Amino acid sequence: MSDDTAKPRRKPRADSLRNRETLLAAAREVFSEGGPEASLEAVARTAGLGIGTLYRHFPTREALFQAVYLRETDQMVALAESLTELEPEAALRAWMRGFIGMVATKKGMLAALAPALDKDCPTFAEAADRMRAAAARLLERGRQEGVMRDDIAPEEMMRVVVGICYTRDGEGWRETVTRMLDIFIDGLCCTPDAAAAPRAARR
Amino acid sequence: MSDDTAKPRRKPRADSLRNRETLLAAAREVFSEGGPEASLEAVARTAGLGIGTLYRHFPTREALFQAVYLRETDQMVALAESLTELEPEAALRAWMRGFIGMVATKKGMLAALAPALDKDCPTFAEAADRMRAAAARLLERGRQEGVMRDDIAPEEMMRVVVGICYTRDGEGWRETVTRMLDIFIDGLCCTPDAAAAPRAARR
DNA sequence: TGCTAAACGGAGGCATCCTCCGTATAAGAA
DNA sequence: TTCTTATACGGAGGATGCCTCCGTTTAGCA
Repeated sequence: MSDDTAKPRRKPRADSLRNRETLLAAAREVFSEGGPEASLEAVARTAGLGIGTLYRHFPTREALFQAVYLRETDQMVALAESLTELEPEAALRAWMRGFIGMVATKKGMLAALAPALDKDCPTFAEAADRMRAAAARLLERGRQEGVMRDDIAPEEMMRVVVGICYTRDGEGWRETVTRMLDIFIDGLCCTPDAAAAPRAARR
Repeated sequence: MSDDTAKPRRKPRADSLRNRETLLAAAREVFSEGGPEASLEAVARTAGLGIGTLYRHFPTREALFQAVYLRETDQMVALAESLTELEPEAALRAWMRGFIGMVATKKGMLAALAPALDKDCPTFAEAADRMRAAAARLLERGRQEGVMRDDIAPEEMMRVVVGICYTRDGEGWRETVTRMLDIFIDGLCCTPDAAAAPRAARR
């Protein structure tokens, strides 16, 4: 596909870019208020733009989500890279705590992330891929040092994290979710003796 | 509250009970077809009843869910009780496999179960309680035999199961979910040496 | 300055949610 | 059986949201 030649004949219009940013800001505000179910018309209203404009920039609700939370995934990647000093297991725990912290403030994030983990949508593809790569690196280090089992794929791990975080409600959700993820990591990190015969293999 | 005295002055009308059943059957059909997002009007249509009738019997979508999937929780309780022959850890694994099997067919079940786990809604209260009690019994046995950690509440465990099951999509979801839950159980069952110093405590 | 591709905006068609209230009917009394 | 009335039924209707389509506006470019 030599679509390099299919360059935009014109510079993108200034109002278009401006409106895109306005919409993103509005979406961030509305979603963090009303959750991921919030009305798209409300987003357009908040942005002071027409609903048609919103749909042209973001054809689906998902596309909007993903655009809104795109930078958040970069934060996760950056966090993962900053943890290389720690032992693999400690790094993994720290990473998950970071994730929990992000989820704590951005309500819509999970809704954006869940579908982005396996579906191939243009907006999110590379970001999701970077995130998966970051997770893979954390896992790989643990494996090489023999402290983490190898029968789990990075995207599977991410799914578990997302899934467990879904259960966030009530007062102490954060403490609970942290503890549940810690238990999961316990299972993920084979103890020296269990390494020989992983417990799950026992049926 | 002496509301025992506030007995219904009349026997409930026969058509009311009949319609309730009709609605439940229709809901079961529609939800298993169109997932938990399916239209309530479609349910009423399928039942051949007015939308108003549906809303009188089930004021919210959640109430309908819960009524539809009420008996499913009883199945889970029964399964748990049938597993007392097994070792605690094996019983827990078997129970979760049973749960996965149920989720595999009933699409709407998770949507019904998630809110039912802590909220106190009249319809589900006792069923949810029985289920929690069943989980508690499984955990307790493991603790008494010293093979399961004690820093997790039964409802917390159920939440993890539900959360991990949320990630069911794509081809091999069932295999993945099973493996993820197995890893979680690995973490839940302290190995003999780890029992002295649970790994999570290491921070 | 004028041309034109690109973007805007919102009306409108459709679906769903949920409420409200006039009508119908089953349960119990006479 | 007949009458009374509490109870349930049904669906119209107002509100809202989704998404599309197209006439109007405007920014880039020559």
